[in-house]
Amino acid sequence: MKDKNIQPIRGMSDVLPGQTYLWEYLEDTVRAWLQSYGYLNIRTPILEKTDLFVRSIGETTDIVEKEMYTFTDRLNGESLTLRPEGTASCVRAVLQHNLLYSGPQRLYYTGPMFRHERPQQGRFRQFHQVGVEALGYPGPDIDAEHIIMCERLWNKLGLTGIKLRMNTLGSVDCRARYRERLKKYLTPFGNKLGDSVRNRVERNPLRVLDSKDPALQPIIDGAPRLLDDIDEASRKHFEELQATLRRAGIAFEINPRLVRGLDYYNLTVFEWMSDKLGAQNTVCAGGRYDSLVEQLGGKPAPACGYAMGIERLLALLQEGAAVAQPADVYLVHQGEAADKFALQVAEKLRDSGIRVIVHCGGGSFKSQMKRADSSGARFAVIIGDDEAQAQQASLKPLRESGEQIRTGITEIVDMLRKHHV
RNA sequence: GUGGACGUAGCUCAAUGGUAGAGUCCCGGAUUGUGAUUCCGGUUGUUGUGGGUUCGAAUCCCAUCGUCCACCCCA
Repeated sequence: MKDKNIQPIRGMSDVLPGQTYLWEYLEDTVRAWLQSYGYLNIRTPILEKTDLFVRSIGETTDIVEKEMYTFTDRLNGESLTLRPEGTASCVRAVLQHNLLYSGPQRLYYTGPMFRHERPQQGRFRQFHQVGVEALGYPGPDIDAEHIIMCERLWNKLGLTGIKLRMNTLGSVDCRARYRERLKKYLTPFGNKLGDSVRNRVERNPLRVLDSKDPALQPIIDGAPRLLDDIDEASRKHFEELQATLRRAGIAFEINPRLVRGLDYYNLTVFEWMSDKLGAQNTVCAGGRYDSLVEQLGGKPAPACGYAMGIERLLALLQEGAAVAQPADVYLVHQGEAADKFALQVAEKLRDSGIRVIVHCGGGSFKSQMKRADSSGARFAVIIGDDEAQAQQASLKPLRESGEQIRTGITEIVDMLRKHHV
């Protein structure tokens, strides 16, 4: 059964009803939270021209070098890629439709992303992100807004143990200068570094800084620090951000080695990490990308944003953070007249906002009652021929004590209302 | 991409190289129109797949697919 049937693709999983209520809870909470900060939803295609990601994320990043689902469109030979992240598409769409013409934009998106990595805890080939982007805002005030709003979300969701780490990469020029300096420093260590690391020194030296390889630690510790040689404007930006966060009572740690995996970042970068997730412990990360808009062909515009991993947030939700919402009423019916009447009753109950499952498929009262019970509904409404004859129904509580009562339909609606259904 | 652990009923798991089992779930019944508890009865498998060793393989070997965890990397 497992081999003969078609299996899902490795690292891509079905989310079943036993889990989806948690997803829906999270999605609802997140949407309300985003709206409370005035962010507007944007939806872009999942598939884009490969070049969009290569140009925005960076040719020498792991994502572009080995993790993208890229294929050729058979019909016209174009190279297409399933989006590995959302920022590039979002910026592309903003440029396409000149959204910045009418001023800065606060946007968000949610949906699946795709990276061809080996799956493990907290890492999937299809995973889901909520992304938040603010375009056209230059100052550290928006950086601070992003971080403060994250903290609010963790509180709303009841998540604990999530810590903030920040760094600044300086301006684009500053970052480029530092890159060369770092390269100069690292190159002499060539032999000590493995091939892969040496390659990285050549192509993307900043990535060496956040390596976990213990052998590299002494070398990394001795490396020049970007923070020590940052231009005045960048320093001021970072300091203002810190001051705002302190006023908001948000704890953070500055980690000079924090470098993000995507090339487009500059100035502020940050990362929220959990202590409960195993090796993949980043639940949310982002920063500023002031050059990306121009890089993708737009008029220069500052921007910053971040993304969080839905699966990782779900893994942190406390047991019982949300409960599945069963129907209020399971409607049991038997007999020709009862079957017809039951449908009318069900619609009437729904008119009053009551959630009703109508039993389908016939069967004895006993078997129908079993279904009623296992559906989780709080009440059974029972209609046999006797009730149908009298245009009545019987209401039986399934989760609490109380007698079964036979009465008219409007009375049943009233009684259900009294029970806060 | 590299490494380690693991694949037995829908689910959770047993079974020294000797007939593949339990719990749960599901279905039916316990005075004919009433659930979850209790009691009785019943169904459930190409032991992931393909080879090999053996008189005999769920068990040992090889390959393959998949899952999990870690490396790497990241949300």
